[in-house]
Amino acid sequence: MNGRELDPRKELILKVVTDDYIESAEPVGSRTIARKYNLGLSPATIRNEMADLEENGYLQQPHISAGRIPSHQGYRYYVDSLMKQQALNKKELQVIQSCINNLTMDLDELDLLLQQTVKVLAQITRYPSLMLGPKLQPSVFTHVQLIPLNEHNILVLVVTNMGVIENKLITVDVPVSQMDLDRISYVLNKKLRGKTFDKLKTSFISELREEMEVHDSLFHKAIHLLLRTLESRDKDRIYLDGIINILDHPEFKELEKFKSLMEMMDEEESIYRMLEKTSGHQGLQISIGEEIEEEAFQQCSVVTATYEIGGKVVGTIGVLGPTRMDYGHVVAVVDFVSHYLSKVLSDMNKYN
Amino acid sequence: MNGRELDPRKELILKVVTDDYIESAEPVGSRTIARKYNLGLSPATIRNEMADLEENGYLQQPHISAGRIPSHQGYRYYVDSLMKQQALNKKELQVIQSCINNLTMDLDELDLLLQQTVKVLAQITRYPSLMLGPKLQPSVFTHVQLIPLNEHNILVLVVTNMGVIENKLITVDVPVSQMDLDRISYVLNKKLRGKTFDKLKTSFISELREEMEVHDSLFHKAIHLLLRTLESRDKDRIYLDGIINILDHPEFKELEKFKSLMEMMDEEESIYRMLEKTSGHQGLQISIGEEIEEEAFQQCSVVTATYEIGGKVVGTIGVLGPTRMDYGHVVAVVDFVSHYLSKVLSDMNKYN
DNA sequence: AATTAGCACTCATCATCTGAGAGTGCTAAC
DNA sequence: GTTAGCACTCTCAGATGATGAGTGCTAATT
Repeated sequence: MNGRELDPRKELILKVVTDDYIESAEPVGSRTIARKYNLGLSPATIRNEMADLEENGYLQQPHISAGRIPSHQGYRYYVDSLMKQQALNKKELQVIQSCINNLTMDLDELDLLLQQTVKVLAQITRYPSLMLGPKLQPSVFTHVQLIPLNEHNILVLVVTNMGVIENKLITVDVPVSQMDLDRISYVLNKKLRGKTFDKLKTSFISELREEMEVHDSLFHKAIHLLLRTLESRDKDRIYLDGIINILDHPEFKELEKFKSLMEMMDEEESIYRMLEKTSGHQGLQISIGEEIEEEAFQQCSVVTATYEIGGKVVGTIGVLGPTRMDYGHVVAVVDFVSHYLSKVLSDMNKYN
Repeated sequence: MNGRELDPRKELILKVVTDDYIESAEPVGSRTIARKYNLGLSPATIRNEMADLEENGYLQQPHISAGRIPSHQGYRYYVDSLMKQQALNKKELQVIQSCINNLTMDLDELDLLLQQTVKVLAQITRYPSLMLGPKLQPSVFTHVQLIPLNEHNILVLVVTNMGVIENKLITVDVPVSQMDLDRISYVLNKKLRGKTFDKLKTSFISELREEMEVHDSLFHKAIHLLLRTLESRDKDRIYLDGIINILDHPEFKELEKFKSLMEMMDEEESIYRMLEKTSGHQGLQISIGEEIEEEAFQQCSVVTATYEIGGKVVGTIGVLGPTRMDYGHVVAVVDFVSHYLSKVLSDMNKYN
């Protein structure tokens, strides 16, 4: 509400209050500040400043005779202007890199890679971690395979350079010969191989659709499946890890709070909404308290960052915590992980 | 410890105490029993009987002036001899059936089917639910496919009548021609198609292994992969759902208890141990308190049942709760779900 | 004019105390 | 063998009061 800048001393005090509250989870009083961070100011002066900060909406008091804690507006100011990004130490870097790298790189282990990524994110930050994506658009279509299982069932496999992405059963009324299947596979592969999915979506498919009219119904179905795949796969794929970590923080000592959070986390839809909102903006983003729209996350903040394949944003990673979360550290970790993941994925994408 | 049977009246009282405690979560006193379940006995008589039951180890007192609660031994006696299995009502039956059935039966949705199954199990019982499996042994090998991705990478797909089960990347030093791939695919498919995996394991593979010696290294690798697949897939595949349900029960109102439980649930290994122990015995099984060996489950019970494909045990489902869980209901649900799941899976297995 | 010391006041927290209530075991009567 | 009666134990919930951290305000100090 109050957009104007704060004078340096007020900034200092807001920063100190926030830092201390983040660390201790206790409202912080003027005395504590004076003692702990010798700023060359007496408690009384600090009190006056804090009173001003409260009046302007940056701090608040849980009750009249308690210390101050930052308001959402205070946190916002803190993360925008005051926070010191806390460099990762070597051990952390090493753990992250080895977790995200240390894979046999088998195609079907993309999933494992992503799982590992959120796991390590949760492990390092000690907060619940989330991940969305990745979208397929920048992947390169490699192969479609039609496999006859029996007379009436055909298995359609779509393979990309990032791994098998879809396998669906198609039921046909009339038996189809192996030759027919081969012919269709051949046509599809010839037309599509080597194209990225976003190109497919915009141009080639419509081209194919026209040809399709003249072909038989199996062909029809295969194309249809392909189309559906392109659209559907973006939506799913939510990864979660480290939810219990939230219990380490006193704001969730009341079971009810925790429970409603858990229930929210169980609904893929709401997580999707939360993360997806950010995927427009590229890069790192912090949402504090009511800036997240979900009801149960009112007392939480989320630090999200997009990640990319070959320069295209394909997904989001995020860390969820109480508003009183260790922004400095989390931001550094999320930033690093998102970039590192982008690099690893982009390499995979080129390599294959 | 005390193996001999209880006389009918003691049985009655043990049953009433257990039933009431399961419902109320409060220690139950003689007065309550006399008032609530008019057994034609005075509180004093009931007290005497309860004193006996306590002496024999079936009941215990949380503190001296509280009512009684069942000991583990008491629960054991209860589930073995006293418990009334509580028939499922129509709505429950319907929900279960529709959840497990209501699928398009696409091959790759086996996973979804299993997920749905634990979900509905958790939903109906209101306890956390687990699932292990299914093992692949009774599945029928349908197809192996070698797909060239580029010069040095070949994708190997193994398809069964239950769906694609493995796709792995093989890296070769020397480029392999399409013709070679076709030849190898042809041989493998010819040899293996239509055989169940347990047969493969015991006989055909060794046969192939001999032939293999004379063939090239790609062939070698493909077979090797197949073998590894057969062994590895049994182990993974743990499904969980409804963990939060445990919070509805007062024994977990202390966060620490819940937390240690959660941590245990996060370790696949311990869940695996817990469920796998039962997979020897066919059918339904109840483990109470320290009968489960895991540390954190001391205050819990598990009701498990095996499920089958074509008469062969392939996996386990289970429901976890406090020792004070509603055995009557849970047993009925687990029993039904295990049988129904067996039926659905067996049908799938035949059908394809 | 800004800073600080001093003081009265507020409020949460914690330990202690109290009474009520539920339940027991024992004894004696039925 | 069963039950009524009673003294006793122990938990739980609420009340009380001391403690201490923290504030706002005023007046003195720099």
